Amino acid sequence: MSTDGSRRRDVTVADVAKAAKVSKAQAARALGNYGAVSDDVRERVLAAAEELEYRPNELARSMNTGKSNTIGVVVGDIENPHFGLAMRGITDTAKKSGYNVILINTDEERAAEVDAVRVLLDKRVDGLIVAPASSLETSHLQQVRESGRPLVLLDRAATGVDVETFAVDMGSISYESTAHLIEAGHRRIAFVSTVRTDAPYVAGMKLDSSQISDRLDGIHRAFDDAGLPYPSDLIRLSAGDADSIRRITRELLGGPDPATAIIASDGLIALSVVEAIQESGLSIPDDVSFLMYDDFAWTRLTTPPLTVIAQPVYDMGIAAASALIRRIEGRKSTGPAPELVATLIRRGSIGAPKDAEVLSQAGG
Amino acid sequence: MSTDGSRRRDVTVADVAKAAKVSKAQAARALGNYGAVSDDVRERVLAAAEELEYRPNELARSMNTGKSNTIGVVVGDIENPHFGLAMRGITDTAKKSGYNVILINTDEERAAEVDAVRVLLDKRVDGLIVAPASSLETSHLQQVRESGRPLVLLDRAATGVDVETFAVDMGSISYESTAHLIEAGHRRIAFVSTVRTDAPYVAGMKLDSSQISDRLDGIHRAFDDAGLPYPSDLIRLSAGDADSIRRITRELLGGPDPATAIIASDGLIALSVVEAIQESGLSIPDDVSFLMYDDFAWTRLTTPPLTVIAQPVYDMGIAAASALIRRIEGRKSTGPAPELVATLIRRGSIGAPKDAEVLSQAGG
DNA sequence: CTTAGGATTGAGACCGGACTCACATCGATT
DNA sequence: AATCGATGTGAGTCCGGTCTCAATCCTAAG
Repeated sequence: MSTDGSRRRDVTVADVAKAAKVSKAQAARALGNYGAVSDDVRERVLAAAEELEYRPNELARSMNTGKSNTIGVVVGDIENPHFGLAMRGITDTAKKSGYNVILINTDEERAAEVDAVRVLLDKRVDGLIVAPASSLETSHLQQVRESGRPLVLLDRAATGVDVETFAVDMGSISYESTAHLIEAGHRRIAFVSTVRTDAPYVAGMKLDSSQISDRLDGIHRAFDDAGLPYPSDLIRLSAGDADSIRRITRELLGGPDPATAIIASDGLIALSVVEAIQESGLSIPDDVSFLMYDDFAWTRLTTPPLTVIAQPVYDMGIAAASALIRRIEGRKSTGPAPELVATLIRRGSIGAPKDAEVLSQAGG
Repeated sequence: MSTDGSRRRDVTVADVAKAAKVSKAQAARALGNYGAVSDDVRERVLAAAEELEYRPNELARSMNTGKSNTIGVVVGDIENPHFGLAMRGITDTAKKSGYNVILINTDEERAAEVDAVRVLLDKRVDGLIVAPASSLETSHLQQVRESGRPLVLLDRAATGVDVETFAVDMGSISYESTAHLIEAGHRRIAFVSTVRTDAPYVAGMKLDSSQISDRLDGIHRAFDDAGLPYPSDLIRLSAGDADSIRRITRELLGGPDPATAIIASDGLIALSVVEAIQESGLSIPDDVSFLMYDDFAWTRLTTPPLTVIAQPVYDMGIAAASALIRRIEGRKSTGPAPELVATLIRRGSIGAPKDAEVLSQAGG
């Protein structure tokens, strides 16, 4: 073996220069491919570099170019396929432009996010993509702006921070899908989300997640437009972990005036909700209708396949990364931002509510 | 606004030192919390730092400590929840020890992996976690070893590279579950995987993925031990994309001597296989039995719930990251490596094969 | 045969911290 | 009072590159 396990001192430009019998400056130029270098020198330097297995130290390079070719990504939960897919869009795009990605998971904790942002800034990333845990407490994001480092938001907006945000228009898709449910006869439509809130839900309250606020607004508007009262007792936030979600689902379906349709705010929640529905011995859509956000492949596999609100998550990742990189490189937008629209994919989990059938039977 | 959008020059120790009227060295000591500093100086420096909003440049710090507090992670597909979960284990563990994670996705391309490893080495990460796309072509991993930088493998082993590998023993779980299928009466057991191969499968051939090799070995052994012939025509590798997998599934289930059970090599493959089965109008487990690797939550939601081979993916991530960090910090292992065992979770997707029923009816 | 002007080249500054080293300072020791 | 060890302190080097600047080398124009 030519090497042992211990870390050997790295080969530097100086070493290469010495071996090629040229100055450090010339070696650096040949290696870095800048400035004027004669063919003779270039050849010798490159040969020496090859021979010594020279590898540039990107840290040193970054330090005086001020560019690290790295972007920082801060998400709430990489385990969630939603972010996994967005991440894929980001890394694919970053790689294409020669950037690397540092990923930090915050577990949706604002404190962790504040920390993450600071660490990334300290590491001198060239720009940041953040899916803010809170749309309200955004001072740390404002600080990023003030540091002058490019920032772009994913999934959720941040009030008071003037940056590009890549997310679908939740209000309109929520309106549309709620209208769809109302049209199917539903009046008792529940909404389950894990956004943490201090107090139980009351209409119009400010929420940490702009996404959820927008969705609730959409639901609200759909009810208003249909001239119907808004069943805000069925809005269940702070749903917590899987067990808690199952319990909430049972509550929603039990009681004197149960929900006839449930909207799950994301794929993870959906799993627990559907599970609880099945455990209760109820069937979709005969006993309860079901609608969820995010179109994961497995939603086609259940019986019945689930009606979902599909978001172009991968494209959102691409758009966010592209915009960020464009900004880092000081280029102007080459055109309008790509439209990121959510679509309602009707499969089999929405039907008429049970009481409606009873009514129509009674009526007929 | 106190600041405009342009990148302002960063505040350095020198600036802080000047403001605190001490030498750069003293300021650095107070800030870096090392060496001897009088209370008076420390206070003044800290106050000045606060006032100027000083933030250390981690790049500069890394450069002369030789530590970046960063680990590189190279995986094939972060979109795959398997890796998403492992990633979660890695980032959680890294954060706890003060490390950050640079993630590179290779799309299971070896060339991209070679590149990824080189980039990370150039960025002077303190260590690497790699899920090798190929267990056979491993020279780039060998180079990591030779560079002296700590390396740890996830999910797949690499022949010829002597490093810790964190993966479950695929051979034994594959044996166990195949035996289970055989016992249920199955003889025509298909195995579908996306590992790329140059030639169609023949028993004992070397595969890029040690995981898949081990699984096939397990299947083989189970058949041997049962004194049965090994249906290697049902081993379908290089399965490709979703469409291709669906086509393969149809092939497997059509023809004169169809498979009576299908094993899907991972969650993504499983989706397409199950979909194809459903499209064919066949039902699980009456017409075909089904078994898959990875226990995702949605597998409990299908009808019937799917029998799976659960791997402790999150724990694998934790174990890999812990071991790597231990190695980076030169500490000895504090005990035996945690056991990473896969388990067969029997739910409802395995039944008796159809022809067996026919036979027994005919016999009875 | 000069000589202007571009191509090459090397010395050395610099990026922003960490760290060495020589030089105070100061209370405690004998 | 002289000595000693333990702090404190600042000047300056170093990490490994990039980049400026002045000096040197050519080559073709005058």
